[in-house]
Amino acid sequence: MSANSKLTVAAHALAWIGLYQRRGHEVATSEQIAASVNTNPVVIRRLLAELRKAGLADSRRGVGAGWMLSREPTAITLLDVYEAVEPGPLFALHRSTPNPECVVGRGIGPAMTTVYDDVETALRKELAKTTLEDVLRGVLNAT
Amino acid sequence: MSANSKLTVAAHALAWIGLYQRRGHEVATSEQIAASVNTNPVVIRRLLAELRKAGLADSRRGVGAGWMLSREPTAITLLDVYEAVEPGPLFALHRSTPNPECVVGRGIGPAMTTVYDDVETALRKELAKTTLEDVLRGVLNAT
DNA sequence: CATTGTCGTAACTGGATTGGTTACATTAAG
DNA sequence: CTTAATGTAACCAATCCAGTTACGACAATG
Repeated sequence: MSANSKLTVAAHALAWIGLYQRRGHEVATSEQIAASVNTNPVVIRRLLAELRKAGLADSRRGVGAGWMLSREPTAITLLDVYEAVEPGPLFALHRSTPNPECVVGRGIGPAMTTVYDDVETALRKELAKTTLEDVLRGVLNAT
Repeated sequence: MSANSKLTVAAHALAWIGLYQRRGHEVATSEQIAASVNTNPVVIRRLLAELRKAGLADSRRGVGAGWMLSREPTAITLLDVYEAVEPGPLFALHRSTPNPECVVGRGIGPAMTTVYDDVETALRKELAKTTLEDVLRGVLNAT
C-alpha cells in the first residue's frame, strides 16, 4: 500500500516557506513548518535536507537561521519535488529473482519493465505540469 | 519507497496460467506458479484469491484442482490487475492531519488532491493500454 | 567572547506492513 | 477411502518509517 505521504509533506513545507517569504520574511524555521504540518521539526529538517540536495531549498545556520526557497515558486515543479524525495521506481520487480529455467520467469522482468517505463514517463509528465506557484494558488483558493 | 512488487507478481502468475492453458492444460496449481515466481505457494494463493474476487481468475478444488483465467488474455488489462491488487491511492495525504489554524495546513490537502487525481488518471490510462496478451507476447519475445 | 537560537545528524523506539512459513480443515475426483 | 489440491488462520522475521531525544556545530547579537 502507499505509505507515500512524503511528496505531500514536501509540497506542504515548500508551500509554507513560499507563502512566508511572500509575506516579507527572510527564512522559515523547521519548528514553524512542523507546527503547520503537525509533526516533529526533525522530520521537517530531514526532508528539507533532501530538497536542499536537489537544489530546491536552502538553509542558514546560527541565530536567525532557517529555510528559504532556492528558486521562484514558478520554477519548481512537483516533478522536481518528487524526484528529490522519491528516488526509487514506482513499481518494483520481484524481490527474489524468478526461476530462470522458466520462460515466464525469464521473460516477465523485461516485459514489465517496458510497461513500467511508460507509466513512469506518464506520471512524470503529469507531475511536471504543476508548479509550486500553482500549489500556492490552490492552497489560497481552498480557504 | 516502492515496495510494490505485487503488480509484477500478479502479472507473472496470470501470464504463467495463460501460457499453460494455451499449451493445452486445464488448470495450473499454485505450486507450479510459485516455482516459477520463486516464492511460497500460499503467497500465490493469497494473491490469486484477490484476482478471483476481481473476476480475473478462478479456481477449482479437490483432486485435479488449480487455477484458470476467467477471461481471455486479450480481455485482461494491467489496469484490471492493478485495481484488483492495489486498492489504495498512489499518493497519500498527511498521516496526522495538519494544523487547521494555518492557511497552508487547511488548503494543502485539497490542492494536492486535485493533482493526485490527475496523476492517477494518467497512470490508469497508461496501464489500460497493455493487456495480458501483450505481456504474454513480451515474455515470449524476451527469450 | 559568551549567549542564544537554530540547523545537522546520529541513535533509538514503536508501530505498521509484508512475505514467508506452518498447519490444518475443506473439497472433489477416482 | 484415498489423494491432491485449495482456503485460511496464525505466527514469525525482516523491513521500513515517523517520531523522538540528544547533542554538536554554527553564526548573529550584545
